[in-house]
Amino acid sequence: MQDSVALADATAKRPRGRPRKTIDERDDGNRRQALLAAAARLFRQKGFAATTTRDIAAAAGMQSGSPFYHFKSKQVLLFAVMEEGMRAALARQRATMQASAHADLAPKTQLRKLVEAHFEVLLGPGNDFVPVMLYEWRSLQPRQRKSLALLVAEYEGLWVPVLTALHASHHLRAPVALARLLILGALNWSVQWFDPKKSASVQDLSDAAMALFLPP
Amino acid sequence: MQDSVALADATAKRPRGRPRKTIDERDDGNRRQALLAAAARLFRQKGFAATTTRDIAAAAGMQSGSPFYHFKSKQVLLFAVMEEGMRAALARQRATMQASAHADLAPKTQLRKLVEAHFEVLLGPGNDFVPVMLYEWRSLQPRQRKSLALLVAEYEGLWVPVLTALHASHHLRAPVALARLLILGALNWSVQWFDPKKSASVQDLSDAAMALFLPP
DNA sequence: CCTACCGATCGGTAGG
DNA sequence: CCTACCGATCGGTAGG
Repeated sequence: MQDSVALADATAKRPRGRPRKTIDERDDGNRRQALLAAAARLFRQKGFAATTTRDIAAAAGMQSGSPFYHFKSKQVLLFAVMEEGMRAALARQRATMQASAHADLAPKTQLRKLVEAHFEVLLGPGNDFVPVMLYEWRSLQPRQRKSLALLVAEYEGLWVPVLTALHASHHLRAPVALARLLILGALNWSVQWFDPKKSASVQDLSDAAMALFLPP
Repeated sequence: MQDSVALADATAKRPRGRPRKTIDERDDGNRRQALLAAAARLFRQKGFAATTTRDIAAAAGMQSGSPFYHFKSKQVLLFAVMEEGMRAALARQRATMQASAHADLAPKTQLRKLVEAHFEVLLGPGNDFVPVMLYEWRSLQPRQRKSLALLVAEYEGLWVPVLTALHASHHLRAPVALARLLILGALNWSVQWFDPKKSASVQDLSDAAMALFLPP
């Protein structure tokens, strides 16, 4: 019975039949993650409706029916992509803010950190998850939208204290609520035109954004 | 071309496409325009791929096969929607700039006019054509994309002299090319969150944008 | 512009 | 996770 440790060939062991909740987490997560990554890339490139589950399966090296072993529907897969993107973005931005607080950075510098991290989340290599969320919001079902909106509100909430401080010190003249929407819009739009093969780097973009939004 | 200033009604004169068809232009343009408007609304609301030609036909009060009497394919209909949107936007913005030049307005005021007109084009009632272009660019065929890119470049070109002047006078600190992308991004993103039923008006948005981008 | 229709594709499932 | 398959839908067309 010591063969419960038999992990030499992890691919050999595969829970037959019942899709219970207690599946080999390591292996299943592997394939599931491959599907998520493939879906994110394709959803971003062609859009949700124009991407077939067959496309996604093929990109993950599976047969056409297999994605449905991991996700109940295409719709659920879309949601999973977005949720994964938002959780990662949120974790990253929280870490950024904590570091800022520890270093006691000025609000201006804090904003710079937020902007930089935001650009990274949007434009970094393989970061297709958040862009999918930005451009497929309308493809969600109302219930999914409501659920994700909580994460989005949390993410945007991280910007508010910084913007409020900058507004109080007259560095930011627009009302905070509209400033937040306009600033995030300026950044989010970059996924439409940013080309990593061309010159501008995330640093350049952050410089330009800061110069645009804040006086010297 | 000076009479094209009367652009509020872009539906009037229509020298489009193949001049071989000698159908009653007025009536044909009528139905064709109904299809364009319905398609614009649905493409914006649900996306190109998720909208069926049957949806569009029904919204225009037609039977399922009838759109193909006016447009060779769904793809061509998409292009027609975007082209119509860009031509109207371009005409409007050109008129704005001519008025600015006549009144000898300061660059700052000129930018304000551009921003205002841009918001109107995006957020005005029934203005679904340009938003479709902004969010369905990836649904175009390469050839269509190339053709529309000319109009887009022309539109964005109108902003350059104004931004360059503001940069020269140190009112705009970011490099002009990036500033243009970031500013238009901030404005374009408004189609995602703007709600005409809520408080902020196009005037409020324009005020906030100007306050954000330019020092007092 | 309508009626009637077709071929292809797609999301999803049964059963192993 | 694969094989084999189904029902529904969709873009588009022929002919009037």
